[in-house]
Amino acid sequence: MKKLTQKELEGILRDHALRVTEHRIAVLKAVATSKSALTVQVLFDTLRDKYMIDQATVYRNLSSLHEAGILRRLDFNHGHAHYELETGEPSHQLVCSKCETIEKIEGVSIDEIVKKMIKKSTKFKKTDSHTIEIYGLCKKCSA
Amino acid sequence: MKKLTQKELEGILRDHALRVTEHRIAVLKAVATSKSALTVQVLFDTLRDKYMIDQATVYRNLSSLHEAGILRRLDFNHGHAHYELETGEPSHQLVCSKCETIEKIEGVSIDEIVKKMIKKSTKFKKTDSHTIEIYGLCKKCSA
DNA sequence: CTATATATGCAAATTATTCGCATAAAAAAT
DNA sequence: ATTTTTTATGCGAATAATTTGCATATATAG
Repeated sequence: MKKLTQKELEGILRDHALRVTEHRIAVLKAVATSKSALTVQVLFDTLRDKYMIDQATVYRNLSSLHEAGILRRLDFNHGHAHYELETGEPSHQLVCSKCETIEKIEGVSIDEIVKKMIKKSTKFKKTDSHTIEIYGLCKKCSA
Repeated sequence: MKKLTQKELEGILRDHALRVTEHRIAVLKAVATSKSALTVQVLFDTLRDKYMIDQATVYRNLSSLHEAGILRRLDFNHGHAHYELETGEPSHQLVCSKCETIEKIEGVSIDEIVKKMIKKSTKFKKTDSHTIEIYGLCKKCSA
């Protein structure tokens, strides 16, 4: 979704104490510029045309980027993870219960709700990111 | 979370056109009476003491119960599914990003937000269930 | 420019989950 | 109540997603 220059991409990695490698940059760039969350498979298929890259490397980079807080990992009930750029903003997804259609909705605030939840919690004092996952049937599947 | 009699458990299955078997009842009962969402592993370990039950059977029953709309499946970023009773009410979970601690919070409405999201959607007209997953660090992990 | 830590490829290992098949048990039909 | 038909189960093998060990290559620190 975001267009980032090579310099900016490198800066992001350096700011998080991650080494700048061609592959890590490529993974970050691909996820950052995608308009919807990506699966490992899609990412791998995209990258292997352009780079000589191993699937394990893709996984390792996704993990390091996620651990650094640069990427957000989303697990719908599809059996495999999706990744998107961690914007700091909450992420709201509509997820088809039947096929794997997902749609991201932006500009809806749930801050109030999060606050209420934290207030009720006995185990958490504050949190970083949140996701609303709404399951239903997309047009195709409901037809 | 809910205490259900044998009759009620059987009724739930019959109402959803599912056969009443000892194992399916056992799976449903275990999930229904647990205060937090269960993983397959925990469920299996619990049940295999009391019943001669295979792991495949646990998976198959969880699937059939989920497909029937009796159980809700939750996928946090832990690499394995969790199941809880589908109450019809939305499910709000606080999830630790580090360990696997989860905490369910009840009595917080997000209906307004869901409505807004559906309104903005181009692919979905209505949905059935929704989950808010809020990621953060639980007390233990933030210490 | 050398030393040290980290990244990568490759293959093998793990983990979560599913599937095929023969048998057992449940619901339907007689 | 007994037979027929359908679905469930155990067991082992198969898949799919993800991780790991190890030798080598590359990035950053000194």
